[in-house]
Amino acid sequence: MARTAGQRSTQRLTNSVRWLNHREEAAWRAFALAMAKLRDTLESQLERDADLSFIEYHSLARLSDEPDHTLRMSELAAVTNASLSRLSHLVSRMEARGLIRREPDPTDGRFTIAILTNAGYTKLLESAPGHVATVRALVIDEFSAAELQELRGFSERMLARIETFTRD
Amino acid sequence: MARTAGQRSTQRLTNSVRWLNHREEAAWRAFALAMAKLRDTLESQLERDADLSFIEYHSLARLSDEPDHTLRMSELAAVTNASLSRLSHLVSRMEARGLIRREPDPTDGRFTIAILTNAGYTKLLESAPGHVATVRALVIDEFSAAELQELRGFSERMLARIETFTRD
DNA sequence: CAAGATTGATCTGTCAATCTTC
DNA sequence: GAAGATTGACAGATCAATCTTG
Repeated sequence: MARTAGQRSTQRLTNSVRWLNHREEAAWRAFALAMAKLRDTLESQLERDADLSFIEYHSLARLSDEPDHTLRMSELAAVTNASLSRLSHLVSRMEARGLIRREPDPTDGRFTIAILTNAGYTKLLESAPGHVATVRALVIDEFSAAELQELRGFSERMLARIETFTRD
Repeated sequence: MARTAGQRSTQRLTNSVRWLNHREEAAWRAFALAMAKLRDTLESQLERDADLSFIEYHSLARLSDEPDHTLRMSELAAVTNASLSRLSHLVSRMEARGLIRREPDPTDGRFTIAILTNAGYTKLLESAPGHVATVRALVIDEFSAAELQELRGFSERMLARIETFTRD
């Protein structure tokens, strides 16, 4: 359903906009900047030390979480927060590198199963220490246990709102 | 300077890795997911309602912060957290759309000045309400003033660590 | 025909030159 | 020659088909 310029789902019908006050704006800018730089820094560390992007690393990691090192493509897409199309291209490349392979699901041919290869598992084991050390250095080690629980709580509250927002 | 596979700047010399415990892992996963979804949601809202990417919106916004609606390319790159190369490509596209234009700095020809056009300013005024409403809906309105200050504090502490980490 | 998955075209970002001005 | 900026080639992501299986 097309939307004309004046009809924005997120805009009130009145023309009164609740702008951010100074404190809100400062908090938002700091948080937005931290998110961007955190992502960039984790990406560079993985790319430099392991020749993996963040999502490639997490594809290996999420597969390794499974007892049989296996997930359907659509499940892997869900847990890595990627579109199926993006994941399909990405797994094609990782398949060419021998890190993941694919097979049709024997129980239902509509599904494709992504399987962590031995080489892929080895790659994960090699790159995990450097990645975890970076996550510690940038985030975890900065905070007390209580603060980390707060950060988790904040994150979950935002996730709940994103869920609601995206549903509409 | 090339780095061999075994030498990772972020890995200790011992082979003891401080893995994340369950709480740390849960906090990190929630936070990482919230960051990814927040970014995706803000990107889609802007793309859908204003035909702007997050960084395109912020290029307009940061230029509009200046009294003369002007910044050097390198300054704009810094405040939008983009590489100069990325920004150069991006501004070329926005220039073609008439939202920004460029001129050599008359005081020193090595610099290029990016200038917000009237059309670019209008575009920003049109898209700001929807974007701000989304930031409110997803983040700001979820938290009390005190919690927002905490979130800001957390973000600034992470930024300080990122700064130190990236410096090395 | 619906859901899962893939594909190809297009767009954007990155990296490594290259160009320009001082 | 160094800093700012641009460029072009390539890698990766998105979007809209398309294909396949049940």
